[in-house]
Parts: sequence; C-alpha cells; structure tokens
Amino acid sequence: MFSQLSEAKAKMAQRKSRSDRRVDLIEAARRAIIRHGIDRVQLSHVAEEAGLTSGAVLYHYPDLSELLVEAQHAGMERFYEQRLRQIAAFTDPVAKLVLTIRSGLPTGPLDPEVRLLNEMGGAAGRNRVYGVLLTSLYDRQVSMYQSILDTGAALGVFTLTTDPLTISRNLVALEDAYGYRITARHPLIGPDEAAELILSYARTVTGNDLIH
Amino acid sequence: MFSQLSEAKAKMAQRKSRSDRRVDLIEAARRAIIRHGIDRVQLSHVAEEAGLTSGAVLYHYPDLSELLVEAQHAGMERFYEQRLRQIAAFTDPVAKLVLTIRSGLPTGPLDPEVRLLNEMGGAAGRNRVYGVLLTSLYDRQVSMYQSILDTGAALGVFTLTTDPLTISRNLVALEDAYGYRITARHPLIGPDEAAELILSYARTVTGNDLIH
DNA sequence: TAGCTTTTTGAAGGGGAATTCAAATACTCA
DNA sequence: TGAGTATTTGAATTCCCCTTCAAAAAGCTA
Repeated sequence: MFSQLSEAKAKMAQRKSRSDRRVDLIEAARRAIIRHGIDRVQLSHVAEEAGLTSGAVLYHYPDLSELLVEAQHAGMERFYEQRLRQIAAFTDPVAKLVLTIRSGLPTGPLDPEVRLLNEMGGAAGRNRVYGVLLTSLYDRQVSMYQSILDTGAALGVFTLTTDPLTISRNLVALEDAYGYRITARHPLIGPDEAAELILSYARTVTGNDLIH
Repeated sequence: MFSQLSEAKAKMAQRKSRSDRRVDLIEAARRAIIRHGIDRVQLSHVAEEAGLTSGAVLYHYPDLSELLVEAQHAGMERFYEQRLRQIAAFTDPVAKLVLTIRSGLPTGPLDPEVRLLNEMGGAAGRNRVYGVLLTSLYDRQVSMYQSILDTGAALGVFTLTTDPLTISRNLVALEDAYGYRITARHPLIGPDEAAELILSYARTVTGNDLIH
C-alpha cells in the first residue's frame, strides 16, 4: 500500500486542481453528513473524509453550509438518476413498476443514499432549501411512476382503480416511509418486506399480479 | 399579569421540587427542540423555555442529551395518546378510520408534534435510541389501525382486499410520509390533500366509501 | 533550473456555548 | 424562629470549533 511513497510519512495530501478538489469535497461532505448528521457535521469531519486539513476545505468552500447543500443536492440527484437508469433498462411496464419500487428502497439500514435523504427530511421542516430540494425530488419521482402507470394502462396491462397521480403519490410516499423504517432498523421490516408491502398496494390499484 | 408579584422585578424563578422541575424541564426541552431542531438546540434554549438559568437545568440534568431523549419520548407519547383519545370518542369503524387518518397528519407545516417526530426520523439512522423509540411508535400505530380494521371486518362494514396487518402498515407509512411532505411545505399537498390521498387507499382496500 | 502561481498546512486568535462552583435564596422541619 | 437542606443564580473557566493567515509545498512555465 501507498506504493508511490518510499518515505515513511506523507507530508501533504496530493495536490489537485480546483474542480477536481471540489468534486472530492462534495463526496467527502456527503459521507461526513451521513456519519455525523446534517446539523452536527463540522468542518473537521469533512476535512478528515477528504484527507485534508480544515484550512484546505475552507480554501475551496469559504462557506461550509454551501458545501453541505451541494453535497445533499448531489446525493439526491445521484439517487434519482440511478433510478431512471434502472427503469430505462426495461420496456415492460410490469417489470418497470416492480423494479422502480425496489430501487426506491434502501438496500439495508446503512444505505448511504437513503440515509442522506432522511437526514434532509428531518431538516426540511426548518430549512427551506432542503424543503425545496426534497419537494422537487418527490415530484419527479411521482412523474416517474405516473409515466409507468400511464403506459401500462394504455397497453391494457394495468386496470387502474384510481387516477394515476393519486397512485403515484402514494407509491412514492410508501417508499419514503419504509426508507425511514428500514434505516431506523425496524426488526420486522427490511427491504424485502417493505417491497412486498408496497407491491401489495400496487397490485390492488393496477389489477395486475405484478409477477415478473 | 404577574398578578402574584407586587415587586417590579422577580429575583428568582419559583422554586420547585425535584420531580416537578424535571417534568417542567422535559416540556421546556420539547418546545426548545421544536423551535431550534434536535441537533441545534442548546442548554440556554431549554433554560429560557423553562424560565431558568443554564445552571439550574444542569442541576437537574447534568447530561443535556439525556433530557433531550426524554423530551422526544414525552412528545411521542403525547402524540400517540392524543390519537387514542380521538378514536375512543367513536364506535363506528368508518368514523374511527377516517378520524384516525386525519389525526395522524400535521395540521400544517408548523405542527409541533409532527415536526418533533420528523426531527427524530432524521436522527434515527444514526442514533439507536431514536430508532427504537420511533419503531415502537410505528408498531403501536399499526396495532391501532389493525384493531379498527378487524372490528370493521367483523361487522361486515369493511371487505378487506388484503390482510389487516399489511393495510395497517401501509396506512401508517402513508401518514408518516405525508407528514414529511407537509412539513417540507409541498405547495400542492397540504393536510386536506394528504388525507384524501390516504383515504383513496383506504377506500380501495376496505371496499367502503368511507363517507362519514 | 528559476521564478511564479496555486494549493495546502499548521498555528494563532476569536467567539460561543458547556461546565463548574461559590454564594445567594427559598423552603422544611424541629 | 433558626438551623439545615435543596434549589437557583451568575460569573469564571474551560472546551470546542470556526476563521484567519503567513509560510511551506507542489506544480507550472519559460
């Protein structure tokens, strides 16, 4: 390890370009937020995650809260784009729906993406910026489901009991809520159980067994 | 005002017994948490809410975080008991169900009870104590719905499409999620809209119009 | 290689909040 | 009423973290 160093002690973190370092810092901040909480994370935590000193972090982001918002935003977008990518791999509405439900849930209590979103959720009541970010994520996820449902209905695969908007809003809401349950380590509700609970709702309102 | 005081300035906060003061402090901490956020609240905020100085607070709770946990717990129990009381006022399962759904939602973005629970939700991923508290609340709320559904099914008022446990878990999950949306100030989803969304689910799975 | 620029370090300082504690105050009970 | 005890105050101290900044290090260019 540390193959490039022949000396026993590294004197300074590797020097990087402004833009590279900013990307690194956003990642480091994301990890620090998950570890310490959005309201407890401090400069030194971010520096540690990035392998730098506090001064270096400040050199790139004179305002820590700005970095934190960027980190939250970046984590959120990553989560959303990941879901979009997963859907794109399929054409069958049933497969899309089932897969989308799965992809909205954490893989386990430690799932970094969902942990980050949950951190934001707690702060959104106080901090308008986080409220706006989460609202926009919610709305986009609703649209995502809506287009799946619309397609399925048009193809005659789904027979919807209610309007697609209502169903989609509820589907995203269920994902969110079970995300919280799972990260809070509910002893009976893990990713599989949560998926099954949401699928139960989806089956009822689509009139489809959702066997894929 | 201050009818008991003839002097212009009160020299010291009213002296209270250990147990009385602890109860006061838990309430004060609850208010302080709502005002400042669970991770930003500080000793002086609690002291101010209680009408005491920081030293006095510390005299009763040498560890602030212990007081905060107790405050969260108390707030949670208050929320739950409030709901139980509301249900108890009715016998008709339809009325119970509709009312229970309403009582699980915040009255608006500033609703203190729900704000407090949301604060906890964000921290539950990091802090096991909050995770346990929230899990226990969730389970009790699920039981609450389950007993309503069971009764309604037994009376033939509800025709359940799935097992009551699944339905109940989803109902509580929906409440939770819309609680977050509302406190985050979603421009289209307020208490009324959220109630309607959840009712849409409830109607589908109970086979009842839920007109009360 | 020398000089210039950019990035990083580390130490010093400044501020705000927790903590400590002696003194003051209020209550209890004999 | 007076002694003793419990509670509260307020100021001094300590702790922790952000902020600043001069100097060092690394990279770049000619």
